[in-house]
Formats: sequence, structure tokens, C-alpha cells
Amino acid sequence: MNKPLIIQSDMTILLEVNTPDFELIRSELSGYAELEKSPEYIHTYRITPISIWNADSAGLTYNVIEEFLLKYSKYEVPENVLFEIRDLFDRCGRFILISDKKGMILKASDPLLLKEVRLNKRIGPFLLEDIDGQNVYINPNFRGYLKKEFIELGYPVKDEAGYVKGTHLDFVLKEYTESGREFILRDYQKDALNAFCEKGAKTGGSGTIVLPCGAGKTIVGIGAINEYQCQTLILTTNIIALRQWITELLDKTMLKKEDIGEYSGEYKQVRPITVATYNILTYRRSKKGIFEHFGLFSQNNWGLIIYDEVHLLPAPVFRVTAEIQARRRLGLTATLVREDGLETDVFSLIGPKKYDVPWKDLENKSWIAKAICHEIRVSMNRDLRLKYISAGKREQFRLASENSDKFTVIESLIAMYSKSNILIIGQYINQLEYMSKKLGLPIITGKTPTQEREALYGKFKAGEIKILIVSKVANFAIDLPDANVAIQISGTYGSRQEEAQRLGRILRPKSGDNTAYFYTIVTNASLEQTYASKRQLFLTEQGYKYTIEKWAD
DNA sequence: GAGGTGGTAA
DNA sequence: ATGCGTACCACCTC
Repeated sequence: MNKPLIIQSDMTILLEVNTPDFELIRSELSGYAELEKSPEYIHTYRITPISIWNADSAGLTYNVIEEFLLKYSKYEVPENVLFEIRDLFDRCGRFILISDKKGMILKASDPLLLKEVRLNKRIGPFLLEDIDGQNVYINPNFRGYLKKEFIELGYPVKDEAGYVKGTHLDFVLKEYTESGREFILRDYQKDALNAFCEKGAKTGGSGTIVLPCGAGKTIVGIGAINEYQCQTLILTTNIIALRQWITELLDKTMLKKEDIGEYSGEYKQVRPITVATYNILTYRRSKKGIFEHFGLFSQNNWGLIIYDEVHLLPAPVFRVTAEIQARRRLGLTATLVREDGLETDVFSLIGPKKYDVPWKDLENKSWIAKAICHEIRVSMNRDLRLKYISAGKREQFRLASENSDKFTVIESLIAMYSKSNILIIGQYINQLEYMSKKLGLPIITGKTPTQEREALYGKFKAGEIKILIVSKVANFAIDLPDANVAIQISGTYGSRQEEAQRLGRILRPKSGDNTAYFYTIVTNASLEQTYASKRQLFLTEQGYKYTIEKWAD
């Protein structure tokens, strides 16, 4: 057999795409190595301390990995790679956090190690009373901080200190939803939950689950509440997403309206299950003021906190919402990428990655729609080209993004998909409003009042509106099951998460041929084109391919 | 409308 | 080379 892996001493692994076992190998490999590049023929993975820590947290062992690498490696596996992996695994269990009656204890695997970290300026001062040279008390308030410092030191701490149980809540899943459909968790949702809870293991119950858009992350969240049967706080990006959580909870569980609270700019309800926005929790009157709604964290005895769209959490202010380490935390996202590189902060803020599944896996099993992606290139007319040449970089990007010749493309796409439900997504409000007027189409932006937004989304879901123009407000978590065509007219520079989230708007499974169509319209030979290919990287890493077409009118 | 926050870039 | 405050455009709460 022709072996498909090349394992290199710099900790990278090359995987040949044209190999019979490709899918299997890709899914194994992604459990303990980060995908770095994935052009057509050879994909590059890298083993890092974080990737091994995540693997360890998900229950993988060194032996399984060694066996796998030896089996599929084309050449002899470099000694140092196996050594390094073993060492990284070894480091994962060297420090353990546990609790006893008096408090929280940091346990080192040997006294020397503890001596070593005592000397660390960022760790030493936070260690309290020494027990026997190998165990030391810590202040529970610094649990999260210490875990983060230990990761940076290369010794991820196994957290077995446990979590507040939270006030009990009778939480019962329905067998049939409101629409009469049988409600059962899909296999991958069950797998994700099992990985999260790790029944029997003490480290279970806090961590990150990565699932593609449209795969039902809300259901996984509901499943987690069901596992722990406790009062739960859910954080979302905006009010529309917040209300979608409430709708889903009412649809799929026996909870009554009065059991679920909305804590937003509009209402301040605190109930056994409460859904709040990141924004309100981090609201302060002035930059140096206090977080006025932070009390929500202690207003109920929450046993679980769910962080929706958790890739946003590393932002400077949002991250303070992860300080409460004594409670179980579940992070959910589809797009764990950020252009500032802080995505791995999620693991120290919330907990390690417990489950991840490639988008194409779910597409192949028809759990999400098959997506066909096009990049349509429009040229610049003479006038625009002249302006473009003499503009600064930022201005160039905006000029190219707002190229008015894009409207002809949109008009013909609308005609082509006259029977479909189309979302037109863009970045600049001016551009979107102009188009809304010109084509007589409804539009939602940041200044559209919540009520009006809900009405428009509702009409779109009901089929009364076939085309909807949306701004960045629709970047996240907006659930429009029947949308099957998305047209992107402009975007935020090279943002990979934005591109993926926008494709995500149309990935809910469709009746019929279960296919969705994504179009991104880009000005040819411009700065916009450069950024467009950068935007697509996350999706191409997931195996999506864009067909490039030049627009000729 | 004011004041704060987010993502991204240079 | 990398870090860090700044600019820009849009969104959220009051």
C-alpha cells in the first residue's frame, strides 16, 4: 500500500489527499494536530503543545497516536517527533488541581517540579500554604489565571477540582417537538456531549465544542443542561440569537415560559434558565466604571454557563465573563479562528477542545447542506480605475468593495434563483441601503429596531419575503432554515470567520437536493481580490472549493 | 444621540 | 521581528 503520511522532524505532518483512506485519516489526525494548510494535493498539519493538550483532554492516548503514525507513515517516523509527543502528553498530567475540605490544592507529580514553578514570577506569588513539598493550596479565585499561566509554561493543568453543582432544575426533553417531529439527538451531537461530560472522569464538564454552522449547536447546549439538570446561564451575541435560544428551549423541552428569563437591554428577567447578551454583562457607563450587570453571575446558583459563539470570548472586555471558573462552562462555536491569533485563548478561558468535526463530514452525511461556492469577478470601469489608482490602501479596498457594477451581477443572480430564498450580505451600510432602494428589497442593519428585525426574519422564514438584504448583524447565529442562496457583496477585509459564518447562514439541511449556493462578488485585479482569497482560507481548509468566474456583460 | 465595544489592518 | 496603541466601520445599551 502507498502510505499517505510524511512525518517531519519539525512536527509537521503532510497528508496526501488522493488516498483511499483520506477521510478516515483526516478525522484521526485532526484529533491531535492543527490543520495549517490545505491546497489541492497535500495538506499540512502541525503538532503543538495545545493540540496535544486538546487530544489528551478528549481522551486520546500516546499509544493510539504512535500506532496510527507508524501505520500510515511513508518513511520512518523521526525519533524526535515520537519523543516530543510522548513528552507533551507527559506534561499534561504533571499538575493536577483538586479540592479538599479546606480549599483547592495544586498537586505536582514530583517536588522538584513544584520548586521550579515556585520560582516563576507569575505563578509563585499565587501559591499559598505548602502541604508537603508536593501539594500546595491555592486561592480558588486564581484558578483560571493559574491554569492559563501553566499552559504558557508548557504544563497544562488537569483540573479535577470539580465545579459548583448549581441549583437543581427539573429539565425534561420532549420526545416530539411542537411541529410533531420526533426529537432525538444525532450521533455526533451525542458524541460531543459524551466528550464534554466525560462521565466518570473528574475533568469533565468544562470545555469547548466545535461544530459546523447548521449542525445544531443549540441542541448540544440543551443536551448539556439535560445532563447536569441545573440552573443555567446562556450568553449570546445579540437579542435575536438570545430569543432563538428561548424559542428552541420552549420547542424541545418541557420548560414553561416562566422558567426562562431574558436578560437584555429590554428585559432584566432572572429565572432558572436565563439567556443574556455578552454586551449587557460587560456594560459599563464609562471606560473605567464597574460592570453594572455582573451581579447576574451570582444572582442564581448557576450550575452551567453556556458561551455561544465562543470565538468572540478572547476580546479584551468579553473575556472577563469567563472569570467565574468555579462553575461548569461550555463553549460553542463553528469558527474557532481569529485574525489576531487569540483563538487558543478560548481553551484556557473556558476549557480544552472536547469535540470537533470537519464540515465536509457532516455534509457527506447530509446533516448540513451541500454548498457550492462561486467567486464572481467584476471588472472596474474607467472612472473607478482612475479613482482607485490614486487612492490610499483603505480607500482602495472600499472603492473596490463598493464597485457599482456588482449590482448587475446581483440582478442576474436574483433572476436565476427566482424560486429560492436569497440572503444578500454586505459590509457597508451605504452600499446596502442603496441596493435596497434600487431593487426595492427589505433590509436589516444595526439600526433596525429589534421588533422590525424579528418581523422581517419571520416573514423570510414564512416565505413571504424571498430576498433579504443584511449587514454584519447577520454574521452570527441567525437561524434562517430555508435560506439556500447567499450573495456576499462586500466584507471585512480578510476575515476568515466572517466568510465561514456567512456561508453558515445557508447550511441548515434543505428539503429536495439539500444544496446551497454561495456567491461572493469581488472586483477583479484589486485589493479586494487579495483579501477575498484570504477570507476563503478557513473554508478551503475545510475542503470547500470556490469556482472562479469572470463576469462579462 | 452618546459612549462604549468588537474585528481587522497597517 | 513583534508588540501595542490607533483608525475605521458597524453594533449594543442606556
